[in-house]
Order: sequence, then structure tokens, then C-alpha cells
Amino acid sequence: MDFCYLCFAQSFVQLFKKIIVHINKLCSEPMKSSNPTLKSIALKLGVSVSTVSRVINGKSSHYRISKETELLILKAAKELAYTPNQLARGLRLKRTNSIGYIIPDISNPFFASIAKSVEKSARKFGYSILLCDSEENTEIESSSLQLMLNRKIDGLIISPVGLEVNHLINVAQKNIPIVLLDRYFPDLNIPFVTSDNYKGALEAISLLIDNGHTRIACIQGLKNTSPNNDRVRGYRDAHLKFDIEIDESLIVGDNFGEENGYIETKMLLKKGNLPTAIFSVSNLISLGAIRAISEEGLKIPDDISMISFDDQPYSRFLATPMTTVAQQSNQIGQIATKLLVDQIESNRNIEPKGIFLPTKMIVRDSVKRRVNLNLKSLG
Amino acid sequence: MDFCYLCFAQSFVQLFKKIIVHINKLCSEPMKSSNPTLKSIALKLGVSVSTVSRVINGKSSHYRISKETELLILKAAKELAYTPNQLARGLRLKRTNSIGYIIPDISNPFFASIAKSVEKSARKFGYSILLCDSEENTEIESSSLQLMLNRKIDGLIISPVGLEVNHLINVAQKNIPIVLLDRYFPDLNIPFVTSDNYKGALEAISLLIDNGHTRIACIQGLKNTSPNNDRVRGYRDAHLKFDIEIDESLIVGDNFGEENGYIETKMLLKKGNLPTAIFSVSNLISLGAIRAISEEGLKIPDDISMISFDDQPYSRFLATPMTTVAQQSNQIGQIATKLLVDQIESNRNIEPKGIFLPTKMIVRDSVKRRVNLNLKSLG
DNA sequence: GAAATTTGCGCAATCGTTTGTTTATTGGCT
DNA sequence: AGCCAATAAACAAACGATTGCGCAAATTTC
Repeated sequence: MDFCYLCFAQSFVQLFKKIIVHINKLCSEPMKSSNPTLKSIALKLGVSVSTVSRVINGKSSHYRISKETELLILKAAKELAYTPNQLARGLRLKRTNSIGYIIPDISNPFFASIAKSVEKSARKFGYSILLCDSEENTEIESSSLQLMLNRKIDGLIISPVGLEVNHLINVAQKNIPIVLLDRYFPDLNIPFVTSDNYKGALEAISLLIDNGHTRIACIQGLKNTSPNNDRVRGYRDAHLKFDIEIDESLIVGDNFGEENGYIETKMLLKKGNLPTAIFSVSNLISLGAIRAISEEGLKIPDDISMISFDDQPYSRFLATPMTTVAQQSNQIGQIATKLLVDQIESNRNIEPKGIFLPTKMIVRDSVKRRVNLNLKSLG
Repeated sequence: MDFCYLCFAQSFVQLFKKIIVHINKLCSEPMKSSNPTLKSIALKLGVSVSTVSRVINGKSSHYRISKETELLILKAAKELAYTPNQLARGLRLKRTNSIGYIIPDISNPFFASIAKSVEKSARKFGYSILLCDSEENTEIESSSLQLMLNRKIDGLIISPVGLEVNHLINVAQKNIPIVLLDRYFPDLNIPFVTSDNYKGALEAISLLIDNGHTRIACIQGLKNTSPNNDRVRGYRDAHLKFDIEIDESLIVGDNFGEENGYIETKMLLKKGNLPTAIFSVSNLISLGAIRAISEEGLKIPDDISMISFDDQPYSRFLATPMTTVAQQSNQIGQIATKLLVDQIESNRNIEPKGIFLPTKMIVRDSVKRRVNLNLKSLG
């Protein structure tokens, strides 16, 4: 093995480069007192980054790090108040411990209380929430979803606007866990959690009919969303069950907001042949309806009876304490989160399933008993 | 320069290693049809990753990329539906376009409606929201904050619990933009947005006094939070202004929840020497107070008058339409977000400032005019 | 026709972690 | 003395994007 100038020169150049790099590093080091990283701990202790990482992640024994070194590192980590950079972690691990949460209106108390339980459960499971309010707008929903995907959420909980589903199918196909909340798609094989809206509506209308009402208006929410569809279906089937003809002109409205309730009620009351009762499909609609009714100088339930979906803390304190169909918003949020986390952590070999939670009729004073000739003749 | 076996062997080994690595790469390539990255575009087109990055970021001209290459890359990006991995981006850029948002109770409609405007404004400015509900618990607040910092939020909007501020000072010292919302700390030099709670309360109590009330109970929210402090201060100063003695036993309660309102009202009503009016410091407290009052068989305003802080959509429809002090929740959220984004994008050479938004008295039917002997004798 | 400039793009380091693979050291055994 | 195994920790390659610097080839200039 003779000495060789060429090779020597080459390796010398290599070495030189490395030295330069090193010097640069060292020079830039003093500046970087900002955030403690694995590197700063490693540097301080003269060990390697990997060793620090292993100790911090509690893998010392598996990688045979000596107790001595371990304690040293742990101590330094505490001193520097080290916390791992979750961006870097997420990048490497392909797992961010965050879940996306998209709802149509966070200011709607119904969604707000669900949001509370979702956030709480998620936190319990160690996940953070990335929030988006879609404003019942498919485009906002879709673009926000994309943003969340770019942020590499581990899963998605969404109350979709519902008119467009391609972006959701897309997510499911990418094998990203997803749970629908409140609104679902019967044709899609995506797990969901919602109230048994059909049964809730059926009971509500039955109650009205039992009390002698046959002309019952239904103020709808957003058409083609499952809660609305199911509630309207319950409305219809109750009529069928009691053999009462449905007056299609009494099924009105097209969104879940207060304005909708107000306008539609106004119009109902201006027309002749008044309904004797109103079935309002959401709490916000009810507020609008109440406004219209009181503006027209009518009284609930004397002039017109009313049942509202969604129970709220204030429902019992309204001018006429409202008879409502209560949903278990707490449960909905909790179960949805659990379902999602299960999917995430089991690498989704779970069969997607839909869950319907029972509703509860809360009878107060907004329904008046009515002597009804039609029913009598039926009997 | 002679030939040298040792050197040759060494470099040969090196080369061989590299080749192995390369083969591995190539073999793993077909698997990776998952998410399009800069690399996959680069590979497909036979250009370098950097070139793709520059084109995608619209820096083609600055880096003299030919129109031809640019179009090719743009086309491929569209075909593959490329979207940048925000984790990687954030890691490199030290900027995530996300802001942390911590509130004590998202199910409280007051906070829910602020949340709505915060989310909306943030989205408008191109930021995503990381949400946390602290449940009025300092520890949850503090640990969630740490989590958000680890996720490298660009800034923080928080309605702090308020009993402990070290974690907030910490954030400010790290030069991370922060805006306090609803609750602020007079002693801390941190920007905030809140209602003029003092003036709102002053007006409310003045209204009550004008109507002949002198025994006015005040049901407080969480002590030592600025909204509570300022409202109670308003309560006191109104008494001072009208030269009415303050009965300390009428200032009760200790949190913003419904239960608190219920219990404290119950106790007030059980004691002798009833107050003639109640000033309730939050909407939830009012609901509890109403519950207690109706349970005791009393009527608002005939038996007892009431003014509540926070106006809600339902306030006007309550059994007795409630006279309230309305806050501009929409504005609060918007301004707080704007303030934060300004800080973030200007590298915070902005002088921290506090903003007080005016409240508005909404007079309804919950205050009864009262002939008051004390006042007469005063006059 | 050589030198200087421009054009077009690639190399390689970096952000902070994680983890499979090496390397160096030591002690034990024959 | 020589070999093997165990121990303790470092090396280096990812994850995906950004960016300063540098290098060829093509073009212009003198």
C-alpha cells in the first residue's frame, strides 16, 4: 500500500469541507439561544442528538443508554425547559395528534355545545382541534378541508353542509379517518353520529295530533341535509299514521337560521286558513317564528301551538315555555370523537357504522289541547 | 501520482454504499404514489426539487426559470393535485399561518359568537384556528397553551381564566404576538380588546336607581377577572354617584355559570330584606336567577326587577323580555384578530394597546318603576 | 476568437425529530 | 494473546419544503 498523493489530496479536500461546515455551525450556535431543541441539549452535554431523542422518548433501555447518561439528559431537558417541536415530529412521524373539526355555524348554541364536548374529549385523548366554521357554504367547507389536510390532521369530524360530497369521499379514499356529525349521507359508507331525528319528529307531530291539531305547519331547515330530511319524513309519516292529509303548502322554509323562521312564519300567518300548530325544525327557526307570531299579535299556545327541535337552557324561560325535542349534544360530540380516535389508533380496520341517538320530548306549555271535529268524526 | 489500492478500495466502498442507497430509493419510489410532493413532480419531469419549489411559489422570474419549464411544472402540479405539506413548510419557514384561540367556555353563547367572528376574520387573513376550551381552569389553559406553542402557532388570542398569568407573560417574552380578549390585566403590557364593562354596568345600575331601586343585588361572575371587576366597580360607582349606601351582603356569587345564578338568587330570596332588583353579570347567571325567581313564585318585574349583562337572540322572548347590556361580540372578535394579525405581519413593532368597545343598553320590560321613599327624602 | 455576461437550473444545507445501522470500547472466555 | 459478545453511543438518512450559492451552456461584447 503505497502512499498516494491524489487520494490524499482528495480526502484532504473532503476533510477541509467538513471542517468549514463545522466552523459555520459553531459560529451560528451562540445566536441560537432561542428555543431549546434536541440539538441544543446534545451540544450542551456533548452527546449525540439521537441519544437525547431516545432518552426523552423513554426508549433508553431499549437502546441501552446508560442510567448515567439518561439522568444527565433528563436533567438538562428540564433545565432548558425542552418541549418537542410538533411540526418536526409530525413531519417525521406522519402523525400530528390533531383533528379537524368543521361545522356550519359555531354561534348556533346547538353546535357550540357539541363543539364543547368534542374539544373536551379530543383533549382527553391527546388531540388538538383545528376549527373551521363553514358558514353553511360548500366552498368554504371544501377549501378549509384542503387546508386541514395540508396541515396533516389525523382525522376529521364534520357536520357537512351536505350539498356536495366529493371532497368528503376524497378524504375517505385517502384513508383518512372521518366521522360525520349531526348530518350524514345514507348512500355513503362513512361513519356518523346523529340524533334519531325521524323518531323525534314523529313523536313531536304525534303529540300535536294527539292534542287535536291537524293543520300543522313545518318550517324546514336546509333542504337535503339529513336532519332536515329525517325530521320532515317524521312529520309526514306521523300524518300518515293518523291518516291525516298533508297540505304541502304548510311545509315551508329552507335553512336553519332565525330569518328563515321569521319570514316563513310571517307568510304563513298572512295567508288564509291558518295552521293551528307550527313544528319548527331548529332552535333558531323557532326564535324567528316567535318573533313573527308576537309581531302579529298572536299568542302561543292560545292562537297557535308550537313544538321546536333542539332544547336550550332558555327554552323553559321563554314567554311561553317551549315544548321541545331535545338532543343529547354532549353525547353526540363525545361519541363522534371516540369513534374517530378509535379509527385513528386502530389503523381503521373498523367497519364504518352510523349511530342514532334517541331524542327526548320535553313537554312544556307551547301546545294547546284542541277540540277537533275531524278527529271526532274519525273516532 | 501512483495508483493506491487502499484509497481505491475505500472510495469503492463509499460508492457502493451510495449505489445501494440509491437503489433502495428507486425501489421505494413506486410505493409512494400517496401524496404528491415537490419531489414527485421533480422526478416526473426530470427537474430538480428546488426548481419546482420556486415555480410553485411564483418565484420563477426571480430565479430565472424559463417560461417553458414553468408551464410544464405548473401543469404537472395541477395534474397531480399538488398541495404543499404545511408541516414541512412551517418547519422551514418558522411560520405556520395558524393562531391559537383559548376561551373559557365555547358553549357560552357569548363566547361562541365571538368565536365565530374570530374564526371568520382569521380565515380572511389566511390563518387557521387551533381551538381550546379551558373550562375556566388555569391548568388546562396553561397546558393547552404549551401544546399550541409546540405546534408553533404564529400568535395567540385568549380570554384567560385570569388567576394565573405567568404562562402569558412567558409567551409575550418569547415575542409571540398575543391579544387578550374580553379579559385583560391592567398591570400587564399586553394588548387587549374588551367591552367597556365599567360604563355598561354604571349605566345599568343608574337605570335601576333612576327607576327608584336602592336595594340592588349584584350577582358576580368569576372574581378577579377584569369583566367582573369592572362591572362590579360600575355597580359600586353608580351607588356612589347617587349617594346610595352599598350593602355588601348584596354582592354575591363567584362564577359566570348558570348554577351560580341559581344558587345565589335562591339564597338572596330566602334571606329577609329582599333586594328590589338584581343586576346579573352574565347571561348564564341570569338564566339561573330566572329559574330561582320563578321557583319561588315571584314575578319579574313585579316582585323583583332585573338587568342582565350580555344580550342574546332569545333575551327579548323571555317570559319577561329582559333589559340587557349588549356587547358587540362581533366587533370584539374582529378587532382582536386584526390586532393580532397586525402584530404577526409587522414583526410586532407595534405599541401594545387596549381597546374598550362601548356597550349598549337595551331596555325591555324587566325593570319596574318604583316609588321610593328613600329617594324622595333625598330629593 | 477569447473574455465577459447572461440564462437556466441543480447542489446541498437547513428546519427539528426519529430510527435503523455502525462503530468504538470493554469484559469475558478460551 | 486472540476472539467474541455485550454495552454505550454516534452516524446518517429520512420526513417535505426553501434558498443561497455555484456551475454549465448559451449568448453577447470587444
